[in-house]
Amino acid sequence: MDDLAGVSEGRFRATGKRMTNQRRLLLRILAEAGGHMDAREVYDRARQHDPRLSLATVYRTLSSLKEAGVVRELHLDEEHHHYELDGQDGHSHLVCLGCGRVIEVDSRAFVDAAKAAGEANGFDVAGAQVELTGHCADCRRMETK
Amino acid sequence: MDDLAGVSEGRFRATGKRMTNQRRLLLRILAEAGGHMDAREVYDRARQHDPRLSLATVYRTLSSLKEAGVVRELHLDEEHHHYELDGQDGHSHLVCLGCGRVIEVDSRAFVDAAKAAGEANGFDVAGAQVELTGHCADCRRMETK
DNA sequence: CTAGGTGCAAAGAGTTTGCAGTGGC
DNA sequence: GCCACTGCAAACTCTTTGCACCTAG
Repeated sequence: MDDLAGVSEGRFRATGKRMTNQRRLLLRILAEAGGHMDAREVYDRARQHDPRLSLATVYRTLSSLKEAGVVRELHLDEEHHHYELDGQDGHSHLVCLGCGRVIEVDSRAFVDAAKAAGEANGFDVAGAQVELTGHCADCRRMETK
Repeated sequence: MDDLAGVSEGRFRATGKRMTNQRRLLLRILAEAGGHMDAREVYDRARQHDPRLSLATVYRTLSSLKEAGVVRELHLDEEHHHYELDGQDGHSHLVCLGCGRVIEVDSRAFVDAAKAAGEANGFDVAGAQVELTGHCADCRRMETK
């Protein structure tokens, strides 16, 4: 897991796209963050390093990275998207309906099962996203009162 | 599976909300469609029966139905949401990146596994949504050429 | 009767696009 | 040097909201 940004850059270039300073910056930010971020968060952090960067570029870059298979786009239980580097790990998201917190859990086992199910239907499965909604331990305690 | 609309109406009333003609109509449309629809589709179909219905009401109603646990909100690989009646079945969605088609597959088995994983983290899992992205049989054939 | 629901129009959030200028390869 | 990429601002899509009127319970 060392230099995820560098590995991702390699994968990105392999698709024939150009590597610009802006793209390298966004890649680094995603790698440092580790988890999922939305476009706004990426933009805000990036501006601290390059104040001239535009939000449009963030969107265009994220979309480009997504096409290249370097970034995954998540549809958590919110109005906007989240993105994260695809380190081909296999974790899923637990979204708490109470506090909105998102917890990441390992999910290799059932993601594999899900892929098998897809393939049984003639589907070549590229990615799997499992989203569980419910209430986290803290919120359950609150509601029990 | 008979009269899903009626059953849903009962569950909805049980939450103390009022049942209006508009809501009954939308419930019926969702039940007849069977699968997932977006707000626009619901609106368009509903207008054929009640031309005065407003899009705002569709959104407010869907949100109300969602709160009541009668409708599930799906985040497929698109910009907008989809909704479907929660017949507590347990199917998941395969989204084709080529043609955009969405195929439904039975997924009880791995959804249960996912729930268990959530619960191991102190999470009370209310709903699970599994989304697989990839390429359907038709699109694979096209690309092979 | 009266709180909750509705229609309409206007606002809001998130995201995309047209265009002229810039910089990777 | 060419063409993909960028910044800026305007446009677009989906969704929510304020307000006056209406209707289910």
